[in-house]
Amino acid sequence: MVTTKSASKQDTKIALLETGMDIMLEKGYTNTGIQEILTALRVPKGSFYHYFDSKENYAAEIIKHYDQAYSANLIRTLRNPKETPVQRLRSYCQTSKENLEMRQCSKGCLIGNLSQEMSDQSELLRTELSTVITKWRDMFTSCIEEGQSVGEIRKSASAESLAEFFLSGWSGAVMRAKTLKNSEPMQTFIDLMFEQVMKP
Amino acid sequence: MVTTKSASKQDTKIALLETGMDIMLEKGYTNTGIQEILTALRVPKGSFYHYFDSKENYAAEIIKHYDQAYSANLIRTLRNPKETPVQRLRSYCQTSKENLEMRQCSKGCLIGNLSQEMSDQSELLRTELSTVITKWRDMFTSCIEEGQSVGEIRKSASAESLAEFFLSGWSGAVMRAKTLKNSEPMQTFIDLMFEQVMKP
DNA sequence: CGAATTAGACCGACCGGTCTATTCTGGTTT
DNA sequence: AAACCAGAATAGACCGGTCGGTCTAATTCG
Repeated sequence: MVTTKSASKQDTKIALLETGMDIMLEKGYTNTGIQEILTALRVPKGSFYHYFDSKENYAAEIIKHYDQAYSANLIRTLRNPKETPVQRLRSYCQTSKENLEMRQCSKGCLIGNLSQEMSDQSELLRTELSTVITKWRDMFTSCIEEGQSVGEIRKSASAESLAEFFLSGWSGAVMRAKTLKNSEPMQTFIDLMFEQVMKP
Repeated sequence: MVTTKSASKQDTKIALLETGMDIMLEKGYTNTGIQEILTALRVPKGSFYHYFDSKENYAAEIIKHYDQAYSANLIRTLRNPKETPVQRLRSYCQTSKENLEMRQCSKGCLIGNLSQEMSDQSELLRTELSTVITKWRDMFTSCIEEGQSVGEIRKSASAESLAEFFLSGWSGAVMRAKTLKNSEPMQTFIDLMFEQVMKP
């Protein structure tokens, strides 16, 4: 048999999650149709409902899948031993900004997008999003704590507060950049955040 | 004739805008159906398409309508002669926060919601949203400028930058509050923004 | 009267989800 | 090694409902 091409079973589920992630990142939850994902992957509907109970559950799994990839990158960035804590935070901002610019300020972050769209529509998705938001914030808190302990970040505010403030500002800046089609809000955030807020 | 009750013609259009505004604030653009608005108001479809060309145009008019009301309130708040500039900014935050808490942190702001949902989907809506965002930011810039000139706000950053930073942070905090179902991100924003960023 | 507005049946497209039938696949039995 | 079989996975026709939008006719009003 020369047919080594056949992807093993569970690959279909992962393909569904990954393609759905991409499309939902661009078009949101409501505006994404299941058939559209199925057509793109040439997967029949029977397969979809074999792997997922409903569109809502599917989206919940997409959120978890997105978090897995994002968290891994966050750990790499925010615990990079070759940089100081503040440098790591700056790297995170710089990289995200460049990514957004590469896509002409479209898409942004799936968690932010779904948060706005779905928090009032689905308690299940709101809970999932809430978990991810808290998890990410804790990673930033650790990095900021480390920055405080090496005297690189002011101690007049708690690491938790600074992390919450940082992420509010950053996600708001991304949202505004998407609408203004201009990354200037992100640059303004970077400038003020590091020069006026973080500095001891 | 005792029939003074009959609402004069154009009232139907305004009623459509206002009800559509409420429903879209809660459910977003895609998830709001025209029929649903029509049923709520007991208005036939013919009337809707008499006043509006399409759902997209309708939403654009809703955005303008929302801006009218919001801007009027913003002027009242940010130019209140009985308060100092910083007090006015604080009032804005405090009032918004209380409103959100009253609704159990649901809904948020129509401009922010539609920005996330529609910026990549409709160039028309993106442009409308962009205009409103810029307009509001300029109002905050003026207030901050005034604060700087009376020595109440630091001058080490431009009023424009501070306004952009302020609004990024605030809209991000609202978004996070909606998902976490907790207004703590907003309070954290207020605390750090005024204590660490604004202070000269 | 003529224009503005109301009225709602109707359109094709698409929605999320169901259902039955078929095919594939790995392990068991001889 | 061949035969078999149960469960996993694929396949897609089909369902009722809703979507945004059109159309014609009736009504209202200056």
